[in-house]
Amino acid sequence: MFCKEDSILLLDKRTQTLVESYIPDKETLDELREFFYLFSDSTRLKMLSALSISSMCVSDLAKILSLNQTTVSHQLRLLKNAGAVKSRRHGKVIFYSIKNPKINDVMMWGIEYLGY
Amino acid sequence: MFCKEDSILLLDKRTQTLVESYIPDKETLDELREFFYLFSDSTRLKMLSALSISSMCVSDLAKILSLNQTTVSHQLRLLKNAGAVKSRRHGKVIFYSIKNPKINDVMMWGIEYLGY
DNA sequence: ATAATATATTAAAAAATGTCAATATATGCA
DNA sequence: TGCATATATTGACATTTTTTAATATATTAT
Repeated sequence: MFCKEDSILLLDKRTQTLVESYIPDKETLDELREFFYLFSDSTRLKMLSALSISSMCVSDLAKILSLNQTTVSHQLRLLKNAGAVKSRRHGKVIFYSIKNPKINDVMMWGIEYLGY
Repeated sequence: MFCKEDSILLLDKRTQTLVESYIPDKETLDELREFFYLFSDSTRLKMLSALSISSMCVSDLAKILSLNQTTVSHQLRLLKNAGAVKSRRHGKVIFYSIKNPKINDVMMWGIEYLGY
């Protein structure tokens, strides 16, 4: 069974209140989730790594990373919707680049966390 | 169709080489992915938020966050396997706490990125 | 030993995600 | 206009992830 009286067990009331007040609200949690989600997939990490060095068009990105054009398009849309990258059109070609420079930092933090 | 000659289009060779050398290798990508994945789910974010304020037992965590005990157990195992949290037993009760203090920073980065 | 309780595990269902082929749209050029 | 090319979208499929109920394990107290 689960927890004697179905009530808090060991945490004192004061700490409980503190913890509760510290949990981000649903909206903030969703935004955080969406943010970290960007980095939770190898394909997107590769794409962001590449774009952090040089903006480039969809085809080049696909070629360099040995990815399907469709896959790249999908993930670019996702990254763009999330505000991580931006695009500019040049004729038939569309160039993508990192929109928020903080995005570059994030992977650095990740690398640093891993101890490299 | 996809890309005229199936070759790089617009990137000069030097940049291409630079980009290619900058893409983390598969192993690093996987570790990064696994790391950021921890923060890519609302439930885990809530749990990590709570634990960053106070270590607590499974039942308290479930209660405070209005989550199923089983769900909490599952995610705690995941977080533990990833090295994000640790546990110590006290009789029947098992206390979980943040293992690596850097974990606390990560959510701060996220919050900061969102502009709060 | 037995009962009660805290946590973990298993198995299954539900939901989300990533990829690809086919197709559509948009642009430039003959 | 019509063709070629670059990118986007749609729809289908497989895989992964998340959650839950049922059950097992571990510990304490009687």
